[in-house]
Amino acid sequence: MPRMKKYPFREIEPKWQRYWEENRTFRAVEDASVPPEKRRYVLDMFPYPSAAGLHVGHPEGYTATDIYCRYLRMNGYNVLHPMGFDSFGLPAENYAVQTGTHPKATTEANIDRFREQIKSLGFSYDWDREVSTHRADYYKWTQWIFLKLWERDLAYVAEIPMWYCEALGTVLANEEVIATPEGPRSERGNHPVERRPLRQWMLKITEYADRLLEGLEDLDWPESIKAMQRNWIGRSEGANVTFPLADDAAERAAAAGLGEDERHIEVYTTRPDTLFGATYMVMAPEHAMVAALTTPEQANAVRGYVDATKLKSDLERTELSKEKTGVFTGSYAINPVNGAQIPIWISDYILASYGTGAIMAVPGHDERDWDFATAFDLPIVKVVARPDEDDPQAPLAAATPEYGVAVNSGQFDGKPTEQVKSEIIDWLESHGHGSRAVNYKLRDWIFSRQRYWGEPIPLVECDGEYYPIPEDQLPLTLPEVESYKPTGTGESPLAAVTEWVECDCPDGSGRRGRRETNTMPQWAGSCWYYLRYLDPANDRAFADREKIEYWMPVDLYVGGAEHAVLHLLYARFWHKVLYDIGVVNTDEPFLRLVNQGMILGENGVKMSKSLGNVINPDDIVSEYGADSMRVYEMFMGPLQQEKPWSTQGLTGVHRFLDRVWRLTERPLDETPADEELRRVLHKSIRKVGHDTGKLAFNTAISQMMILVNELYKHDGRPREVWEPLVRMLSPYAPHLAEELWEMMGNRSPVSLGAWPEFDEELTRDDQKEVVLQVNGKIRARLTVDAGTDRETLQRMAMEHERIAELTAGKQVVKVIAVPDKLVNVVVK
RNA sequence: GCGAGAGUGGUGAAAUUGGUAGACACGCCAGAUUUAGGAUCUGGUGCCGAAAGGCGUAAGGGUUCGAGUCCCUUCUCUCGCACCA
Repeated sequence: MPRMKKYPFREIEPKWQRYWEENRTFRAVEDASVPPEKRRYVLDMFPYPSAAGLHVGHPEGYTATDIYCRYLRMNGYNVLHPMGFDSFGLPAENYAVQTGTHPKATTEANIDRFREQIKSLGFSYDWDREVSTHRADYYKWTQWIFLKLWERDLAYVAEIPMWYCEALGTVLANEEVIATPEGPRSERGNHPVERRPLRQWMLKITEYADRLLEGLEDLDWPESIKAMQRNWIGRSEGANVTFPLADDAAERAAAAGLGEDERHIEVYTTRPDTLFGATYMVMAPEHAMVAALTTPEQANAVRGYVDATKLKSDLERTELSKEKTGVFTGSYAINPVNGAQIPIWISDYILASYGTGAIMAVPGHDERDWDFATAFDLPIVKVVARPDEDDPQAPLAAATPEYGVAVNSGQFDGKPTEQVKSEIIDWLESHGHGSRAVNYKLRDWIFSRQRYWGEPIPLVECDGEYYPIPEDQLPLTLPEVESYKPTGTGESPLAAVTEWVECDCPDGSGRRGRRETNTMPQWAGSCWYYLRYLDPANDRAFADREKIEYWMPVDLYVGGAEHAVLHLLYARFWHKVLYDIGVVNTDEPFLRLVNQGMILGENGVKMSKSLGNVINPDDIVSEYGADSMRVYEMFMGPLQQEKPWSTQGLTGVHRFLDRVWRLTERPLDETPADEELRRVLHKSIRKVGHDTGKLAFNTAISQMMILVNELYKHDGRPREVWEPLVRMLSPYAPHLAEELWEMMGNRSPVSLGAWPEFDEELTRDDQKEVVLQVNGKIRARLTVDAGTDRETLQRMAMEHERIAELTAGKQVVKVIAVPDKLVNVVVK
């Protein structure tokens, strides 16, 4: 080995990891003497323990929060910083289907590996609080929360069309279905799939839509994430409008068994102001009234279209470039504002799940309706003119969705359409043709999975009614099954465990009942894990109220942007429900959210096995050490930014730590440091502290590098500089710092020590370089005493040889002097 | 199409309120040192130019004594949503 003395991270790192563990150095205790403003809850998104182990993206966020927590502790904060595992989920179940291995065995082996990998990076978690969502003492409370939702009528059963694959005998998620020329197929095996209505548990997240929207206002989250959530919730305001059926259509509906109050079509529109321009209607092919409204002549065409739609995936249906398709039902409706008879069509561009599943089409002022009307030669009426238009009746060349001035709209003509919008709603309401309405893109949450490896839903069905399993009988544990394979009926493998499914009805009536065999989705456990960390061993409540009060809400939550919508929306929803039933103290769980940017492969593209550019953290830790890994990942660039991995960059950081280590070859000396070194030190303490506090770790590290470089320029190793350096380094490279600290003769860990203080006086330079500009161009530089006043600076500039030369014979228009910065002489 | 964000050396990136662009690091070049080889140390390194000097923060325009930073226009890229009536 060529190197003279190598920084022995292989000995140091395990040594201190053992020390922290044995001494439970980072245990968080609810110490009442710490005032609330000195408490912080810093949370990482817990990982799914996959078989592949940790990848380099995990340590990025974890290192960031770890540095921040260590910094807070050194500044006198009581910090809660826990870690756990999101351990229910599909990969373990798929593996079980293939190999017969119990998902629990796979999962727990993976957890052990993850825990070991995480510990090898020296994070300051309070491991006494570790949770795993698949453990019965955890999911007992997931089930408990589900029952609270159920009690509040926020959980219900519905028949929902799900992708079902006959050959695989199982239900598939949208992303497991691919579009092929032969129709939708399963991603696995390429078998045909179809939509089948299946019984599902649903959660009424839509009931919380407005609060989820409003709650975003005060959160310190990235604007992009808030925008995504707003978009996902998709609130819009408009009106529901009732279109009566024309006479023969009404007769047809009556013949099909529809009551008098059902013989009309209700639509939702955000543009009631364009109602006079509605020249036809379109219903989703799945609309309940399609069959009743179809005339015999159109029956074949309609049936064919409806069947074809069933085979289309959502992706195909929403393909924008696609030509509009549709079929006329043969029936007509009446436009309530002008009595016009308008045809009723069906088309797959109308979604059954949004609004009422039917629309009034206004081709003049809606691009989609324009396309459809053009394709099928349907009439187009202009009802909105531009305010500046010379001829308001001039024909339209394309749909104009903008607001303007009403035309061809009876008594509303000439009015601004924004105003008409509200007036028409009033008119509709007073004439019984409609009412104001709000709609959301957000759908209720399909909460059941036809799978084994998830939380059992704690309900029993007796004679068609559901009864909750009493709280004192929770958890309802997963039974052992003989096979993890799908049942072939679309039910979960639990359905095959007769002795588990069949049970007494919890109502005590002595009737027999059947347990719910659907399980909860993976999101369930991650909806509330941050609460369980507060009190992980509690068997009387999900967490003690005082502990909730002590720590909540989460001050900082760090994780990947891939959870921007679903996890964060679901967790917020559950939290609000828990708030409503009075068991948590805040309306929102996560005050501040930061997304770490993805780490790309060395070639600048996403890491993936197939590209062969995956970096394994274990290799980095064994070759360069955990401290190098930590400092490098933070030095790469801003936390929030996407950035490519560079092994050469890593060696640069490793070299820096090595340089720190080699300073110990110099004897520690008690003599005061040079003035110059001391100034760099105090500036460094200020900058490193400031930057660490705002998560700007890259610049904090560069400042420590500057300090170390400065130290090398001087002789000796003054304690006055060395001690604060080791303290500052300790959140970043904690193993190295602990070792250096111990070498200085300290007995207690630097991790529990104090952050160094700086002397304001020493952070200010007494000399400043001032630039002299002529017309904004730098022409000379001067070193002056700090704080030299404007007049003096101006005089010095004008007297300067070079400036005098350049301004000679010219008229000086003005001289700007900024103390400690510059003098700008403006000449003509 | 809509929404959010970003464009700075060969590379990752710095740059309180508009006030010395490129800190720190990688790479590269030169040198030193060593039982030589992925170590360490010193110096150099935005571009053009021999130099003086000029030019430089995606492009163009504007405000200003002064713009990477503020305003307008355009282009490119990334991410998210995408027939939501």
